[in-house]
Amino acid sequence: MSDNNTTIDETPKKNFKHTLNLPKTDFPIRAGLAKIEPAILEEWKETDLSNKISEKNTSLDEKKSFLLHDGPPYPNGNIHMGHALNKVLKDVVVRYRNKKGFHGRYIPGWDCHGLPIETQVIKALKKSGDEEKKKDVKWFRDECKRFALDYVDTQKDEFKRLGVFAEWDQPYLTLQKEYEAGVVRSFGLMANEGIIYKGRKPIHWCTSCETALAEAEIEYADHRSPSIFVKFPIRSFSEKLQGLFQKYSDKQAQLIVWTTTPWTLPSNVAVAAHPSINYVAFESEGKLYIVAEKLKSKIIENLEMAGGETLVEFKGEDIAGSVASHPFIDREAPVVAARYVTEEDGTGFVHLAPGHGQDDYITGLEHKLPMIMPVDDKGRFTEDVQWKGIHVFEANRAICEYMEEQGSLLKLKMIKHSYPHCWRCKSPVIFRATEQWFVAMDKPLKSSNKTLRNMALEAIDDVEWFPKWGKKRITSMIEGRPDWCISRQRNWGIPIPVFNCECGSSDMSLNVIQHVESIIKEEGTMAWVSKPEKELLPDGYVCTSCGGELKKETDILDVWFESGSSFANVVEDRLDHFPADLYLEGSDQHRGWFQSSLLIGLASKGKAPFKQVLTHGFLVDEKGRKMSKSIGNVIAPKDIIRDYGVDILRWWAASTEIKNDVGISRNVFNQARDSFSKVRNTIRFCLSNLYDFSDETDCLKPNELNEIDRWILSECSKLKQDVHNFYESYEFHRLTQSIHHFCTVTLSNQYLDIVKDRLYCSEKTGQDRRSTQTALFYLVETLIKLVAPILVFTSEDAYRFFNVSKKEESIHLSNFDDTNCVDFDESLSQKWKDMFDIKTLVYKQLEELRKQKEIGSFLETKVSITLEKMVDYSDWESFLIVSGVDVLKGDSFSLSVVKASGEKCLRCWRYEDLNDDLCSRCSTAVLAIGDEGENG
RNA sequence: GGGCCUUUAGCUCAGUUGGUGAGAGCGCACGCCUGAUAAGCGUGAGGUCCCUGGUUCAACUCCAGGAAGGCCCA
Repeated sequence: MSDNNTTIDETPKKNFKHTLNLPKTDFPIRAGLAKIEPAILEEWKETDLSNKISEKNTSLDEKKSFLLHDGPPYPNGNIHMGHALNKVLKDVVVRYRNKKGFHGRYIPGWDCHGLPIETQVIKALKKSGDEEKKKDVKWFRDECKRFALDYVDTQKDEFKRLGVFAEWDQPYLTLQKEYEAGVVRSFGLMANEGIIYKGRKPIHWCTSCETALAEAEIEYADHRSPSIFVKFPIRSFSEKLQGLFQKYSDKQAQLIVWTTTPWTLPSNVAVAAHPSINYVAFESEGKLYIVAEKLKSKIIENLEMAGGETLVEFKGEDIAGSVASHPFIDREAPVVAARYVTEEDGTGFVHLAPGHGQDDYITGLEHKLPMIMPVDDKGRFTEDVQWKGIHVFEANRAICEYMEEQGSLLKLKMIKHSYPHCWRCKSPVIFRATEQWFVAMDKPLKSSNKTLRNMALEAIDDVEWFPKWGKKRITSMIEGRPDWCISRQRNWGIPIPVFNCECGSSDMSLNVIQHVESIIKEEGTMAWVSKPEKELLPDGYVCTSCGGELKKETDILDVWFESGSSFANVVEDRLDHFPADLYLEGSDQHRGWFQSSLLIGLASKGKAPFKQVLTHGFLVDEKGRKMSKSIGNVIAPKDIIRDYGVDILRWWAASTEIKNDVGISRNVFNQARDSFSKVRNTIRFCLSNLYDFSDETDCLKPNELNEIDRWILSECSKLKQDVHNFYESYEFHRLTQSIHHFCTVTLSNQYLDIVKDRLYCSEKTGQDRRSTQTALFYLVETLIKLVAPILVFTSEDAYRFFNVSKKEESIHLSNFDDTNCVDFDESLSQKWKDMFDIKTLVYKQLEELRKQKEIGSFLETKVSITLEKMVDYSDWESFLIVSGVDVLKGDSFSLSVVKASGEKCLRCWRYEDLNDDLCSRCSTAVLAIGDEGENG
């Protein structure tokens, strides 16, 4: 000790800092995620950690394995936050299971076929002026393949950077031949159940390119169409209306229909009215006209009609069941109710041609209306119609003239309106029913004698849905969905493995499809494109109906059919673990992948392919609006990773309530960063006080621990239990809140603040300090492990600085402990809660002293507490972190606080009667250290 | 337009079968400490529980209607 540098004014102060056991660690205070994450990733790669994790629990039996089956994204661009959220959640689930001792494998997948890929490729071709190349199917498919594989690589790197442990070297790609074979197998099994059939359905059709168009290939542009009002004379009224119209039976009644596509009238089979809007019949020149009430005056004015007195009023649902006549064909047009009819425009009546419109089609299915479709590939009427050979747009005029002549046309006016056009040739497109392949929802399967719809509804009941309402959602979708149209008139996909004959029959016998499956398993679906029929069929196979030559189908399968069959190749063939334990995707997949997987699973295996389904919401901004380029509120994962780091992104993903939409903003990530830092710092503080502690030689037994240390370990056990429950129930946001709260309040504010004194000032190897270090040891081990599935880098980083005897190569190779050092003790917990309540009251009073500038540190005070009921505790000074406490028993609770007498101990800063600048405790401690530590 | 869902302090979330004045943490403000230091501690201020009706002795909680937002469908 030296007094040399003392100034005249200042009393010389001895320095006892070197006699303290101050915290020490090389675990840096700053996370430095941007730096450590890539380095740790590199090390994991070198040590092949991913495989070690996956093999860790391999030997376990089936019951101890857990399979999350990955829903495949489209490889058609960089990943966005939605992908990041999804993959992180999956990773958290799988890592948790692995640490739980389950064998959890995670095979990532990509949905490589389909329009999203084609679209990108066509865009690129357009740009380079090579669009014609698209016509070479083989070349085009290769181009699509290259494009998809490129982005598989890109996305794979992006996912890896997120710390996601998956079998990246063995992903499933829907364009792999084994995968394609699995899809064909599923199709074959379904065909064998007798639920695949050929039907007709209207689709967008370009009459100039003579091709089907997908929704994405439609552009809207102005188009001139005849806007016409047409009479549909009533043949008979529904029962409900008969009475109302009886006294006007001398007047011919007619519905007025408005349309802008006169050419669809030859295909008309019905008229639709909205069930709940009001309709009226009014008189004009001896005739009755029926229209929506709201539109009546507009129509009278528009059609320049005389009269117009309303004679009858009724609701739309009442007219359903009436029958009208087709305006110019001798055919009935029954009136049906349909909710899509509006009273904004037109007349409140819509003519129905199921072959020429989506709404019409659906309504047609509902009411079992016939589908008339007299239009050929070039858009010309067929011989079924008197305008045979005329293009439908040309025929508009002829049809109108014809109706004019025979008096059914009330009004014609040309109008300009927005109309769908072909994105390629820019000509207006039509809706036209074409032959398509379907999966029947309501036809009993051969094996179960149940319909797919019924099987699905039953299966939904056996699946566990997170959140619960997912069940309701998919149920109503299954209940209401029409047959599944599985064919697409595209090139980039898996062929529908069916052979057609000129005689009209199609062959989908199981053995033929299995034959095709084996070819595809060897050569991929390109074989279907490039090989002639005889090489695809079994030797000498011909049409079983007529003995004729079979032709391969050129339509491909809906991509939802492909991805929906993923379990066949991935879960069944590769993992032999059908059904999967969990599917985890965005909530839009209730209609998408969950549903297609469910239907195919049931139809081909008789079982749902998943036991649990977990969904998350979509990303929105701070104001709850969706992410969109036009609003400019899009946040890219790479920006977050650059500015915050992956672990903070992962902490955010885990700390948000994913059932609902997920709001993101800088604000939200700042908060994630702050709470992440608190957790990390708490871990750091624990580590830094264990620098001289060995769990092999210094650990105290539970019964040797001080009460406060037993208390914190009891609280820790509670936390552990809560966190495990939250992992199990997929409530990660509650989990992170619990951990954060524990770190902030229970540890930092309460426990650690108190315990610092004994860590620093008590005898280095004494019971007090070892007791607390024992607690810290278990605390930090628990925290690192609990947090490891989420904070994959930080936990690894911290683990390297954690002095533990049985150390795994990586935190991610360690399992959770099933045992607690100290079990949760309810009464101990309550006792300490009461004590902390008292502490809060004390501190409120101490804060008053501080406000009055009487004190700075609370160590400058002495407290007197009167309790009604004594608390069995002796160390109140260190508990309250003050320099003196009197606890008395009295009639009512009361407190008094005063400035402490005595002087500040230069070592522990408590105010006491000193002996040579030190309190008695510190004197003893310093003496114990002896000369060893004396160098200041 | 239909189905499902969401709406509690600036932010992230709790609020069990309706029952004493609505909770936590963060953030914020003010202060303390300088032996977790680009850290730590304390105190405090923040809410028409989306709105409107209804049921009830009593509603954030139940019912009806509406608004805003999201997913899916039309």
